[in-house]
Amino acid sequence: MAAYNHRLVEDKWTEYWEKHPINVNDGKRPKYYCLDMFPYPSGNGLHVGHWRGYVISDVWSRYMLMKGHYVIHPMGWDAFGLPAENYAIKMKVQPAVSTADNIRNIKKQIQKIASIYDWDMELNTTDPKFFKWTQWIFEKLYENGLAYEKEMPINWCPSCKTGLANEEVVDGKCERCGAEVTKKNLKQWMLRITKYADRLLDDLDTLDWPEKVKKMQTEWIGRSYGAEVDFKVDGKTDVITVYTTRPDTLFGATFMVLAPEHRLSLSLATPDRLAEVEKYIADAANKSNVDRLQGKEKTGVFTGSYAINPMNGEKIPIWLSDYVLADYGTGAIMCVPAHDDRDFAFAKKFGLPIVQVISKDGKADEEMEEAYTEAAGIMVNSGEWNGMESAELKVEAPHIVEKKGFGKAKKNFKIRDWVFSRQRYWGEPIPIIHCPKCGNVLVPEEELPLTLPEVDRYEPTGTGESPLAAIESWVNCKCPKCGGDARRETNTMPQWAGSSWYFLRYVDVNNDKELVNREVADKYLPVDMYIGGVEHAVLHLLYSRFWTKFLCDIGVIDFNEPFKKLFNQGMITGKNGIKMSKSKGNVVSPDDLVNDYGCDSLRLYELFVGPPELDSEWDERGIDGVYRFLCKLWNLVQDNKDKAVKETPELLRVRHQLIDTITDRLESFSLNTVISGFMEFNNRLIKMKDGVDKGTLETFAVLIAPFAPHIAEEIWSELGHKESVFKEEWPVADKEAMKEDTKEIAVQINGKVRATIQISVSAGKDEVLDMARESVKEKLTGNVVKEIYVPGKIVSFVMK
RNA sequence: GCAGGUAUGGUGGAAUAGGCAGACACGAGAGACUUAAAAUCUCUUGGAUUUUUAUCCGUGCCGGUUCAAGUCCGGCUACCUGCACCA
Repeated sequence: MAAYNHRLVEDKWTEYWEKHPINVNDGKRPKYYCLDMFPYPSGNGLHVGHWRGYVISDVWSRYMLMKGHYVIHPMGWDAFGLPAENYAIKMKVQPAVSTADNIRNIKKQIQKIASIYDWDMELNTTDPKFFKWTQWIFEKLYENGLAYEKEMPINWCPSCKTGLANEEVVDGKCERCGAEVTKKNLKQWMLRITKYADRLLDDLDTLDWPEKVKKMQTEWIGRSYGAEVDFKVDGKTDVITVYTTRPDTLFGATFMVLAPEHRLSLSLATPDRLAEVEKYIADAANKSNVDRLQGKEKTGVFTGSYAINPMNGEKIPIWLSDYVLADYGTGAIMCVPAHDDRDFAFAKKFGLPIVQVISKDGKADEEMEEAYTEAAGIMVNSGEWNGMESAELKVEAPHIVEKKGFGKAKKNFKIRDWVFSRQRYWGEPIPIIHCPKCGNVLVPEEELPLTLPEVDRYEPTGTGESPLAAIESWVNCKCPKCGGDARRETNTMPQWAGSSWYFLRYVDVNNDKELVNREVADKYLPVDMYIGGVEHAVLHLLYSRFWTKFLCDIGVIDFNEPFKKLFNQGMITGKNGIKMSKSKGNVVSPDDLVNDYGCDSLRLYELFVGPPELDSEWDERGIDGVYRFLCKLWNLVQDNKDKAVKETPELLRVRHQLIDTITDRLESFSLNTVISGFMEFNNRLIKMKDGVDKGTLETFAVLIAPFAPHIAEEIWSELGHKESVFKEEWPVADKEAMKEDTKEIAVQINGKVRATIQISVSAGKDEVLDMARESVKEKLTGNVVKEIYVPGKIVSFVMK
């Protein structure tokens, strides 16, 4: 008997599948779109962690295939952007060259996974045929008033030398390189994602996504309801509008704080306070984001001016402090120290009055130790509102304020518009022409794609200008409107542009007339299952949802959510949970493992290593276990294939239990226990004294096919089949055939197991209790006060 | 600070819906085969006491509900992730 030779078997079936594709669109099967988050083609190649997500999505795709679907399972390359460009700079080559090289290498590595990718659909975001449509979408956004130019202080990474979106700043640092982000005043292209904030939030409810991701997006969008309230400045005509979510606490507003950047902050300073105020404003401007966030101790300065509390007419001092954000709400707040922790800390530090307006029992406390921040209690010290329920008042107050004429109900969002310009070379050029006469003019659609010029120097300049600005021959052009001299926009799009819509393109990848044909889109989109890491929870996944909604609004597609179901696989880490990286020297390459153990073994081990949604440490030795399992399975088939073993009720029972177990665990995405299930049943079958029948072996081959496709095909063909095992339908367990005649149950006395008994499944309660009593009769010495029988589970005696 | 997650043998991890904790695998130990080793096969493998038999303890910690708790409830601790002055 020949031992299992994975190289021979795997080579054979790789070749077979090339000639006989198993996933073909016959136009009859319903579609199922299972998508991987496409990789950026890094120069480092794949490690075993990258394999995991791809294996999971391929298992799921093959399962869907066997369940009768035509599976759309494409792969492509997210090749624009900083990582690709930084790599090119390091290697001192053109990004176009290094990117093409990297794609070639990574594609080879990915093909070793043996996924059923349809390479006819392959796409690449840096391909002009692709990014023509990325630019086209920008033009549509512009035409619809959703892309606009604005000069403002934006997040600037001094190391990457480019502006960043809010979403790309993590803990005040650049998401890419970790450098501390500063502010820089730049004229930027912005996308009005805030206009979609409500829909982006509300539609989360319709998605089958991990709660964690929905929650992260919810918090990122950060909707709150409250009111804008006008405060007159005492002795002046100025009015300061504040945003508050707690207008019910208006009577407790004892001072007011403006962001140092507020337009009135300097003019409010009285002559005696001017020098100090000027200094405070200047200092705040010089503080970096990180400094401003880390300063736990509140700082501030009194302007010398007062505002009038519109509810009670009292004069309250106006302060400046950098704990108030200039770009949220109105950049000014009313402060209710009794009911807000931050205001409380500020009031304590600067000796400002604290007036309680909500109390638990309707009586104000003598002195407050800390702010009472809950919105439940009885109003006190609040004039006409005294005695009201604060929770109810909180809802009413915006409308009361509105009626009284000094405010209005208002909702606010934390999300900011998307900073869309990058001062880098390796991205899609923004298709805008700046004409001195006509202003901003779009590059005419027929001139798209607007390609990048070939350049000698593409390093970032750091001046806030893209390297493209130095290419005079490219920058200088004619205005499409008036024909006069004009200049091209020299900023490029961020890395996220291409990935915000690529999933729409796979199904119509060669269309040069449209982004995607509407009929094709209606038939094959949207994505049914999207698999990738959780790191894109707010970035890519939010941007994609935004663009999908927009494209739906303008009629390109007919659905407004791109990904129905989302699965985030956990990371594979090195020892002690340390992220695999070249610099840590703990990267495990799949290539050697495939060579030594085979693709099937590595696929199984990627799943067996732990629950797919959790991070798992890679333990090199564990792969021996799955390899042994495959060898044992192989031997089982070799031992039995020519024996013509009779199909017994016992074998039939095992077979259907196997179908049931595997299907159940697969459906619930418990892929690690699917593998252990295979091992368990394999061990059971090996122990069958009279051998295993052909039908059971066939079932085993069919069930394991999505996981270990090569050996499954080989076994299937050894059992005498001419066609691929993937032509088989996924089997359904026969619940009747699965049933056991007898069952072992435990007998407990006072909660401790004292015996186990074999009962007939059909046995009645009295019969079982008799058997149970008999089995523990020596121990059942006391007074039995209670007898419990949970059918098919357990017998429990309570003895006194 | 706020929100979410996790905690089970030497290790990775199992355990529908409260019903025999430790499946499956790694590692370790013993044995068979072998001149020998590797591979393979068989057995053992949570801890303690015990000759056998058996008993007790055991799922981060403290308490509760229940005939019965890894699982439910209340209160903690540690680690991980996300957000972090958003008024």
